[in-house]
Amino acid sequence: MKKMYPKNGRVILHVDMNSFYASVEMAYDPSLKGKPLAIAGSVEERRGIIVTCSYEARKFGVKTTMPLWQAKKLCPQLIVKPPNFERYRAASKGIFDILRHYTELVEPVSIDEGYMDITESFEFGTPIEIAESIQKRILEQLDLPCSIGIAPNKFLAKTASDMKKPLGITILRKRDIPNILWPLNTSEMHGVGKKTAEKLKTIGIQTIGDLAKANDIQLKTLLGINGVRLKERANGIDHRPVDPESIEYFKSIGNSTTLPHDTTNQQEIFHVLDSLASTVSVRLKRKNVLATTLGVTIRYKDRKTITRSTKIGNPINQKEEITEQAKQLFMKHWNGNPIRLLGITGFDLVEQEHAYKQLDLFSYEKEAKKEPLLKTLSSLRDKYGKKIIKSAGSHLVDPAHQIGTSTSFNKDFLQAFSKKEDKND
DNA sequence: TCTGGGGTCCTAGGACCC
DNA sequence: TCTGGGGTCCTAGGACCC
Repeated sequence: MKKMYPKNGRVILHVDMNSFYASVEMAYDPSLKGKPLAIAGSVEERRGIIVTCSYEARKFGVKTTMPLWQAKKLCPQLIVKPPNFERYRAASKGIFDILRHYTELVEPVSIDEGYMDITESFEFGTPIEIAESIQKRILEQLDLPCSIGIAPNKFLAKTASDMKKPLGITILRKRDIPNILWPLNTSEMHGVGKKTAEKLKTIGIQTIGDLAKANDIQLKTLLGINGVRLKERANGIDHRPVDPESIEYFKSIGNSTTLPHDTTNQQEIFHVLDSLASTVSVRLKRKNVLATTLGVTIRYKDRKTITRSTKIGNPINQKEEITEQAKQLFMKHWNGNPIRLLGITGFDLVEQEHAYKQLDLFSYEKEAKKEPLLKTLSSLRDKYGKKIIKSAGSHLVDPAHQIGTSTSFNKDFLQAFSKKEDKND
Protein backbone atom coordinates (compact mmCIF):
# COMPACT_ATOMS: atom_id res chain seq x y z
CA MET A 1 0.00 0.00 0.00
CA LYS A 2 2.84 2.31 0.84
CA LYS A 3 4.71 1.61 -2.36
CA MET A 4 2.89 3.55 -5.01
CA TYR A 5 5.23 2.95 -7.92
CA PRO A 6 5.91 -0.10 -10.07
CA LYS A 7 7.37 -3.02 -8.13
CA ASN A 8 10.55 -3.34 -10.14
CA GLY A 9 10.95 0.27 -11.17
CA ARG A 10 13.23 2.79 -9.55
CA VAL A 11 12.34 6.24 -8.29
CA ILE A 12 15.03 8.76 -9.11
CA LEU A 13 15.09 12.42 -8.16
CA HIS A 14 17.17 15.07 -9.85
CA VAL A 15 17.67 18.10 -7.66
CA ASP A 16 18.82 21.16 -9.55
CA MET A 17 19.52 24.47 -7.83
CA ASN A 18 18.07 27.54 -9.54
CA SER A 19 20.68 30.12 -10.66
CA PHE A 20 22.81 28.76 -7.87
CA TYR A 21 25.64 31.30 -7.49
CA ALA A 22 23.25 34.24 -7.72
CA SER A 23 20.87 32.62 -5.23
CA VAL A 24 23.68 32.03 -2.75
CA GLU A 25 24.70 35.68 -3.00
CA MET A 26 21.10 36.71 -2.38
CA ALA A 27 20.81 34.42 0.62
CA TYR A 28 24.02 35.93 1.94
CA ASP A 29 22.95 39.50 1.26
CA PRO A 30 19.14 39.70 1.11
CA SER A 31 19.27 43.30 -0.09
CA LEU A 32 20.17 41.78 -3.50
CA LYS A 33 16.86 39.94 -3.73
CA GLY A 34 14.58 41.03 -6.53
CA LYS A 35 17.42 42.79 -8.34
CA PRO A 36 19.16 41.92 -11.59
CA LEU A 37 22.32 40.20 -10.36
CA ALA A 38 25.06 38.49 -12.32
CA ILE A 39 28.12 36.54 -11.30
CA ALA A 40 30.93 37.13 -13.78
CA GLY A 41 34.14 35.14 -14.15
CA SER A 42 36.15 38.23 -13.62
CA VAL A 43 35.19 41.86 -13.31
CA GLU A 44 37.99 42.51 -15.73
CA GLU A 45 36.56 43.07 -19.21
CA ARG A 46 38.50 40.46 -21.11
CA ARG A 47 37.61 37.47 -18.97
CA GLY A 48 34.28 38.85 -17.96
CA ILE A 49 31.59 36.43 -19.00
CA ILE A 50 28.32 35.79 -17.19
CA VAL A 51 28.56 32.60 -15.16
CA THR A 52 25.10 32.81 -13.60
CA CYS A 53 22.45 35.47 -13.33
CA SER A 54 19.24 36.03 -11.40
CA TYR A 55 15.83 35.66 -13.00
CA GLU A 56 15.44 39.44 -12.82
CA ALA A 57 18.56 39.79 -14.98
CA ARG A 58 17.28 37.16 -17.41
CA LYS A 59 14.25 39.33 -18.11
CA PHE A 60 16.63 41.78 -19.79
CA GLY A 61 18.03 39.05 -22.01
CA VAL A 62 21.15 38.47 -19.92
CA LYS A 63 22.33 34.89 -20.35
CA THR A 64 25.01 32.53 -19.13
CA THR A 65 28.32 32.77 -21.11
CA MET A 66 27.45 36.21 -22.47
CA PRO A 67 30.39 38.66 -22.38
CA LEU A 68 30.03 41.10 -19.52
CA TRP A 69 30.03 44.21 -21.68
CA GLN A 70 27.17 42.81 -23.71
CA ALA A 71 25.15 42.05 -20.57
CA LYS A 72 25.69 45.56 -19.28
CA LYS A 73 24.49 46.96 -22.55
CA LEU A 74 21.25 44.99 -22.21
CA CYS A 75 20.85 45.82 -18.53
CA PRO A 76 22.79 48.92 -17.41
CA GLN A 77 21.63 48.55 -13.78
CA LEU A 78 23.02 45.00 -13.62
CA ILE A 79 24.75 44.25 -10.33
CA VAL A 80 27.91 42.24 -11.03
CA LYS A 81 29.72 40.18 -8.45
CA PRO A 82 32.83 38.01 -8.75
CA PRO A 83 32.31 34.36 -7.80
CA ASN A 84 32.95 33.34 -4.22
CA PHE A 85 33.54 29.60 -4.47
CA GLU A 86 34.08 29.05 -0.78
CA ARG A 87 30.63 30.39 -0.15
CA TYR A 88 29.17 28.15 -2.88
CA ARG A 89 30.97 25.07 -1.60
CA ALA A 90 29.63 25.69 1.88
CA ALA A 91 26.08 26.06 0.53
CA SER A 92 26.55 22.93 -1.57
CA LYS A 93 27.60 20.93 1.46
CA GLY A 94 24.48 22.10 3.27
CA ILE A 95 22.30 20.99 0.36
CA PHE A 96 23.80 17.51 0.06
CA ASP A 97 23.60 17.02 3.81
CA ILE A 98 19.88 17.64 3.55
CA LEU A 99 19.56 15.22 0.60
CA ARG A 100 21.40 12.48 2.48
CA HIS A 101 18.82 12.70 5.22
CA TYR A 102 16.46 10.81 2.91
CA THR A 103 18.85 8.23 1.45
CA GLU A 104 22.51 7.33 1.26
CA LEU A 105 22.09 6.98 -2.50
CA VAL A 106 22.95 10.57 -3.34
CA GLU A 107 25.19 11.26 -6.32
CA PRO A 108 26.51 14.80 -6.60
CA VAL A 109 26.96 15.70 -10.27
CA SER A 110 28.31 19.18 -9.77
CA ILE A 111 28.35 21.81 -7.07
CA ASP A 112 24.66 22.53 -7.59
CA GLU A 113 22.93 19.38 -8.80
CA GLY A 114 22.60 15.76 -7.86
CA TYR A 115 20.67 12.55 -8.27
CA MET A 116 18.97 10.56 -5.54
CA ASP A 117 17.63 7.02 -5.68
CA ILE A 118 14.65 7.07 -3.32
CA THR A 119 13.22 3.73 -4.40
CA GLU A 120 13.65 2.39 -0.88
CA SER A 121 12.91 5.65 0.95
CA PHE A 122 9.18 5.09 1.32
CA GLU A 123 9.31 5.72 5.08
CA PHE A 124 9.56 9.42 4.21
CA GLY A 125 6.36 9.36 2.16
CA THR A 126 5.48 9.24 -1.51
CA PRO A 127 8.01 10.51 -4.05
CA ILE A 128 6.10 13.79 -4.37
CA GLU A 129 5.98 14.23 -0.62
CA ILE A 130 9.72 13.62 -0.43
CA ALA A 131 10.41 16.11 -3.19
CA GLU A 132 8.23 18.71 -1.50
CA SER A 133 9.93 18.10 1.81
CA ILE A 134 13.41 18.46 0.27
CA GLN A 135 12.51 21.61 -1.59
CA LYS A 136 10.98 23.14 1.52
CA ARG A 137 13.94 22.33 3.73
CA ILE A 138 16.52 23.68 1.32
CA LEU A 139 14.46 26.86 1.02
CA GLU A 140 13.83 27.28 4.75
CA GLN A 141 17.22 26.26 6.06
CA LEU A 142 19.46 27.71 3.35
CA ASP A 143 17.20 30.25 1.68
CA LEU A 144 17.94 28.62 -1.69
CA PRO A 145 15.46 27.66 -4.43
CA CYS A 146 15.68 24.39 -6.35
CA SER A 147 13.73 22.43 -8.96
CA ILE A 148 13.22 18.71 -8.65
CA GLY A 149 12.48 16.09 -11.28
CA ILE A 150 10.91 12.75 -10.37
CA ALA A 151 11.23 9.85 -12.81
CA PRO A 152 12.14 6.18 -13.19
CA ASN A 153 15.71 6.96 -14.32
CA LYS A 154 18.40 9.62 -14.40
CA PHE A 155 17.78 10.91 -17.89
CA LEU A 156 14.07 11.45 -17.35
CA ALA A 157 14.62 12.93 -13.88
CA LYS A 158 17.14 15.38 -15.29
CA THR A 159 14.77 16.30 -18.10
CA ALA A 160 11.92 16.75 -15.62
CA SER A 161 13.84 19.03 -13.25
CA ASP A 162 14.45 21.32 -16.20
CA MET A 163 10.78 21.76 -17.00
CA LYS A 164 9.67 24.01 -14.15
CA LYS A 165 11.93 26.74 -12.83
CA PRO A 166 12.28 28.14 -10.31
CA LEU A 167 10.97 26.02 -7.44
CA GLY A 168 9.31 23.42 -9.64
CA ILE A 169 8.53 19.79 -9.00
CA THR A 170 7.88 17.75 -12.13
CA ILE A 171 7.02 14.10 -12.54
CA LEU A 172 7.92 12.43 -15.81
CA ARG A 173 6.55 8.92 -16.24
CA LYS A 174 7.34 6.53 -19.03
CA ARG A 175 3.83 6.94 -20.35
CA ASP A 176 4.31 10.72 -20.58
CA ILE A 177 7.17 10.35 -23.05
CA PRO A 178 5.21 10.48 -26.34
CA ASN A 179 3.25 13.56 -25.30
CA ILE A 180 5.85 15.52 -23.39
CA LEU A 181 9.27 14.46 -24.67
CA TRP A 182 8.78 13.57 -28.30
CA PRO A 183 7.49 16.93 -29.60
CA LEU A 184 10.64 18.69 -28.32
CA ASN A 185 13.57 19.53 -30.55
CA THR A 186 16.55 17.18 -30.18
CA SER A 187 18.67 20.13 -29.02
CA GLU A 188 16.56 20.21 -25.84
CA MET A 189 17.98 16.85 -24.92
CA HIS A 190 20.71 16.49 -22.36
CA GLY A 191 23.68 15.21 -24.36
CA VAL A 192 22.69 16.83 -27.65
CA GLY A 193 24.58 20.02 -28.39
CA LYS A 194 24.68 22.24 -31.42
CA LYS A 195 26.87 19.95 -33.51
CA THR A 196 24.91 16.80 -32.82
CA ALA A 197 21.59 18.54 -33.46
CA GLU A 198 22.96 19.74 -36.83
CA LYS A 199 24.17 16.28 -37.75
CA LEU A 200 20.82 14.77 -36.83
CA LYS A 201 19.07 17.26 -39.10
CA THR A 202 21.08 15.98 -42.06
CA ILE A 203 19.29 12.66 -41.77
CA GLY A 204 15.94 14.28 -41.23
CA ILE A 205 15.77 14.07 -37.44
CA GLN A 206 14.35 17.21 -35.86
CA THR A 207 12.47 16.16 -32.77
CA ILE A 208 13.18 13.74 -29.95
CA GLY A 209 10.31 11.69 -31.36
CA ASP A 210 12.12 11.42 -34.72
CA LEU A 211 15.21 10.27 -32.84
CA ALA A 212 13.24 7.68 -30.87
CA LYS A 213 12.18 6.01 -34.13
CA ALA A 214 15.42 6.51 -36.06
CA ASN A 215 17.38 3.76 -37.78
CA ASP A 216 20.11 2.26 -35.56
CA ILE A 217 22.64 1.72 -38.31
CA GLN A 218 22.20 5.22 -39.64
CA LEU A 219 22.65 6.63 -36.14
CA LYS A 220 25.72 4.59 -35.53
CA THR A 221 27.47 5.70 -38.70
CA LEU A 222 26.54 9.31 -37.95
CA LEU A 223 27.35 9.53 -34.23
CA GLY A 224 29.05 6.31 -33.15
CA ILE A 225 27.73 4.50 -30.11
CA ASN A 226 26.52 7.81 -28.73
CA GLY A 227 23.86 7.84 -31.45
CA VAL A 228 22.39 4.56 -30.32
CA ARG A 229 22.53 5.68 -26.70
CA LEU A 230 20.71 8.90 -27.50
CA LYS A 231 18.01 6.92 -29.22
CA GLU A 232 17.58 4.81 -26.08
CA ARG A 233 17.27 7.93 -23.98
CA ALA A 234 14.72 9.32 -26.40
CA ASN A 235 12.70 6.19 -25.68
CA GLY A 236 13.05 6.78 -21.95
CA ILE A 237 15.59 4.00 -21.41
CA ASP A 238 18.51 4.71 -19.08
CA HIS A 239 19.95 2.06 -16.76
CA ARG A 240 22.73 4.12 -15.18
CA PRO A 241 22.70 3.61 -11.42
CA VAL A 242 22.88 6.41 -8.89
CA ASP A 243 26.47 6.11 -7.72
CA PRO A 244 27.36 8.02 -4.54
CA GLU A 245 31.06 7.32 -5.04
CA SER A 246 31.44 8.60 -8.58
CA ILE A 247 32.40 12.03 -7.29
CA GLU A 248 35.35 10.55 -5.37
CA TYR A 249 37.27 9.50 -8.44
CA PHE A 250 38.63 12.35 -10.44
CA LYS A 251 40.02 11.47 -13.86
CA SER A 252 41.91 14.72 -14.28
CA ILE A 253 42.81 17.84 -12.35
CA GLY A 254 43.84 21.01 -14.10
CA ASN A 255 44.07 24.75 -14.02
CA SER A 256 43.97 27.20 -16.88
CA THR A 257 43.81 30.92 -17.30
CA THR A 258 43.20 33.50 -19.96
CA LEU A 259 46.11 35.91 -19.87
CA PRO A 260 45.54 39.61 -19.16
CA HIS A 261 46.75 40.21 -22.72
CA ASP A 262 48.00 38.06 -25.59
CA THR A 263 51.72 37.55 -25.27
CA THR A 264 54.84 36.03 -26.81
CA ASN A 265 57.04 36.98 -23.85
CA GLN A 266 58.63 33.77 -22.61
CA GLN A 267 59.36 35.21 -19.19
CA GLU A 268 55.73 36.09 -18.75
CA ILE A 269 54.60 32.71 -20.06
CA PHE A 270 56.90 30.82 -17.71
CA HIS A 271 55.65 32.88 -14.82
CA VAL A 272 52.08 31.85 -15.64
CA LEU A 273 53.10 28.20 -16.00
CA ASP A 274 54.73 28.40 -12.55
CA SER A 275 51.54 29.59 -10.98
CA LEU A 276 49.35 27.06 -12.84
CA ALA A 277 51.69 24.26 -11.78
CA SER A 278 51.46 25.44 -8.21
CA THR A 279 47.64 25.31 -8.25
CA VAL A 280 47.59 21.88 -9.89
CA SER A 281 50.11 20.59 -7.34
CA VAL A 282 48.02 21.85 -4.42
CA ARG A 283 44.85 20.31 -5.85
CA LEU A 284 46.51 16.96 -6.55
CA LYS A 285 47.92 16.84 -3.04
CA ARG A 286 44.62 17.80 -1.49
CA LYS A 287 43.06 14.78 -3.18
CA ASN A 288 46.04 12.57 -2.30
CA VAL A 289 46.73 11.67 -5.91
CA LEU A 290 49.60 11.84 -8.37
CA ALA A 291 49.44 12.39 -12.11
CA THR A 292 50.82 9.81 -14.55
CA THR A 293 50.24 12.00 -17.59
CA LEU A 294 50.77 15.73 -17.77
CA GLY A 295 49.19 17.96 -20.38
CA VAL A 296 49.45 21.58 -21.40
CA THR A 297 46.84 23.60 -23.21
CA ILE A 298 47.79 26.49 -25.46
CA ARG A 299 45.15 28.79 -26.90
CA TYR A 300 46.43 31.23 -29.46
CA LYS A 301 45.22 34.73 -30.24
CA ASP A 302 42.90 33.37 -32.93
CA ARG A 303 41.38 31.00 -30.30
CA LYS A 304 42.86 27.97 -31.96
CA THR A 305 43.58 25.61 -29.10
CA ILE A 306 46.01 22.72 -28.90
CA THR A 307 46.63 20.23 -26.15
CA ARG A 308 49.86 18.31 -25.75
CA SER A 309 50.48 15.65 -23.19
CA THR A 310 53.13 13.21 -22.12
CA LYS A 311 53.24 10.09 -20.02
CA ILE A 312 55.55 10.29 -17.02
CA GLY A 313 57.47 7.26 -15.76
CA ASN A 314 56.98 8.11 -12.12
CA PRO A 315 53.71 9.77 -11.11
CA ILE A 316 54.12 13.33 -9.88
CA ASN A 317 52.36 15.93 -7.78
CA GLN A 318 55.20 18.21 -6.67
CA LYS A 319 55.10 21.72 -8.01
CA GLU A 320 58.69 21.62 -9.30
CA GLU A 321 58.14 18.41 -11.25
CA ILE A 322 54.94 19.70 -12.76
CA THR A 323 56.54 23.00 -13.72
CA GLU A 324 59.47 21.17 -15.32
CA GLN A 325 57.28 18.86 -17.41
CA ALA A 326 54.91 21.65 -18.38
CA LYS A 327 57.70 23.96 -19.53
CA GLN A 328 59.31 21.19 -21.56
CA LEU A 329 56.02 20.35 -23.24
CA PHE A 330 55.33 23.99 -23.88
CA MET A 331 58.70 24.74 -25.45
CA LYS A 332 58.48 21.65 -27.62
CA HIS A 333 55.13 22.59 -29.12
CA TRP A 334 54.74 26.37 -28.98
CA ASN A 335 54.77 27.78 -32.50
CA GLY A 336 55.86 31.23 -31.33
CA ASN A 337 52.54 32.95 -31.99
CA PRO A 338 50.85 35.18 -29.40
CA ILE A 339 49.13 33.23 -26.66
CA ARG A 340 45.72 33.91 -25.15
CA LEU A 341 45.31 31.08 -22.65
CA LEU A 342 47.52 28.58 -20.89
CA GLY A 343 46.56 25.49 -18.94
CA ILE A 344 48.16 22.55 -17.15
CA THR A 345 46.28 19.33 -16.45
CA GLY A 346 47.24 16.10 -14.71
CA PHE A 347 45.65 12.92 -16.14
CA ASP A 348 45.65 9.23 -15.25
CA LEU A 349 45.57 9.99 -11.56
CA VAL A 350 46.70 7.36 -9.09
CA GLU A 351 46.16 7.36 -5.36
CA GLN A 352 49.25 7.98 -3.34
CA GLU A 353 49.06 4.55 -1.70
CA HIS A 354 49.15 2.87 -5.09
CA ALA A 355 51.57 5.23 -6.77
CA TYR A 356 54.64 3.08 -6.29
CA LYS A 357 52.99 -0.24 -6.71
CA GLN A 358 55.02 -1.13 -9.74
CA LEU A 359 58.15 -0.55 -7.73
CA ASP A 360 57.40 -2.39 -4.54
CA LEU A 361 59.85 -5.03 -3.43
CA PHE A 362 57.85 -7.90 -4.81
CA SER A 363 57.86 -6.43 -8.27
CA TYR A 364 61.54 -5.62 -8.49
CA GLU A 365 62.71 -8.94 -9.86
CA LYS A 366 60.04 -8.92 -12.49
CA GLU A 367 60.77 -5.34 -13.52
CA ALA A 368 64.51 -5.79 -13.28
CA LYS A 369 64.47 -8.05 -16.31
CA LYS A 370 63.34 -5.12 -18.42
CA GLU A 371 65.08 -2.25 -16.69
CA PRO A 372 68.81 -2.40 -15.85
CA LEU A 373 68.46 0.37 -13.30
CA LEU A 374 66.02 -1.72 -11.37
CA LYS A 375 68.42 -4.60 -11.59
CA THR A 376 70.82 -2.42 -9.68
CA LEU A 377 68.21 -1.73 -7.08
CA SER A 378 67.30 -5.38 -6.95
CA SER A 379 70.90 -6.41 -6.39
CA LEU A 380 71.24 -3.79 -3.69
CA ARG A 381 68.30 -5.33 -2.00
CA ASP A 382 69.80 -8.78 -2.28
CA LYS A 383 72.95 -7.49 -0.65
CA TYR A 384 71.52 -5.38 2.12
CA GLY A 385 67.94 -6.49 2.52
CA LYS A 386 64.92 -4.28 2.87
CA LYS A 387 66.53 -1.77 5.19
CA ILE A 388 68.85 -0.25 2.67
CA ILE A 389 66.05 0.17 0.19
CA LYS A 390 64.00 1.96 2.76
CA SER A 391 66.79 4.27 3.77
CA ALA A 392 67.66 4.91 0.15
CA GLY A 393 64.04 5.73 -0.38
CA SER A 394 63.97 8.20 2.44
CA HIS A 395 66.58 10.24 0.62
CA LEU A 396 64.64 10.12 -2.55
CA VAL A 397 61.06 10.96 -1.78
CA ASP A 398 58.97 13.13 0.40
CA PRO A 399 58.46 11.01 3.56
CA ALA A 400 54.72 11.37 3.09
CA HIS A 401 55.06 9.36 -0.12
CA GLN A 402 56.67 6.42 1.53
CA ILE A 403 54.35 3.59 2.25
CA GLY A 404 55.80 0.65 4.11
CA THR A 405 58.60 -0.87 2.10
CA SER A 406 57.35 0.59 -1.14
CA THR A 407 59.25 3.55 -2.29
CA SER A 408 60.11 5.74 -5.19
CA PHE A 409 63.54 6.46 -6.53
CA ASN A 410 65.12 8.89 -8.86
CA LYS A 411 67.53 7.76 -11.46
CA ASP A 412 70.24 10.30 -10.69
CA PHE A 413 70.40 9.29 -7.06
CA LEU A 414 70.38 5.63 -7.85
CA GLN A 415 73.18 6.01 -10.35
CA ALA A 416 75.17 7.95 -7.76
CA PHE A 417 74.34 5.33 -5.19
CA SER A 418 75.40 2.43 -7.35
CA LYS A 419 78.66 4.15 -8.31
CA LYS A 420 79.42 4.50 -4.66
CA GLU A 421 78.70 0.81 -4.33
CA ASP A 422 81.09 -0.01 -7.15
CA LYS A 423 83.88 1.85 -5.39
CA ASN A 424 83.22 -0.02 -2.21
CA ASP A 425 83.36 -3.25 -4.09
C1' DT B 1 37.74 44.58 -31.12
C1' DC B 2 32.81 38.92 -28.19
C1' DT B 3 33.20 34.12 -26.26
C1' DG B 4 35.83 31.41 -18.60
C1' DG B 5 37.32 27.52 -16.25
C1' DG B 6 36.21 23.14 -14.38
C1' DG B 7 35.48 18.66 -16.00
C1' DT B 8 33.82 13.81 -18.75
C1' DC B 9 33.55 10.67 -22.53
C1' DC B 10 34.46 9.12 -27.23
C1' DT B 11 37.13 8.58 -31.54
C1' DA B 12 40.92 7.85 -34.47
C1' DG B 13 45.57 7.07 -36.02
C1' DG B 14 50.22 5.37 -35.32
C1' DA B 15 53.47 2.44 -32.77
C1' DC B 16 54.36 -1.88 -31.29
C1' DC B 17 53.70 -6.74 -30.18
C1' DC B 18 52.14 -11.32 -31.32
C1' DT C 1 60.94 -12.98 -49.66
C1' DC C 2 56.41 -11.17 -48.86
C1' DT C 3 52.83 -9.99 -45.87
C1' DG C 4 47.44 -10.55 -42.27
C1' DG C 5 44.98 -9.02 -38.65
C1' DG C 6 44.00 -8.40 -33.68
C1' DG C 7 44.98 -6.11 -29.32
C1' DT C 8 46.78 -2.48 -26.52
C1' DC C 9 49.04 1.75 -25.46
C1' DC C 10 49.77 6.55 -26.36
C1' DT C 11 48.48 11.00 -28.04
C1' DA C 12 45.40 14.63 -30.00
C1' DG C 13 41.13 16.46 -30.87
C1' DG C 14 36.19 17.16 -30.56
C1' DA C 15 31.63 17.37 -28.39
C1' DC C 16 29.27 18.23 -24.44
C1' DC C 17 27.93 19.77 -19.70
C1' DC C 18 27.76 23.01 -15.56
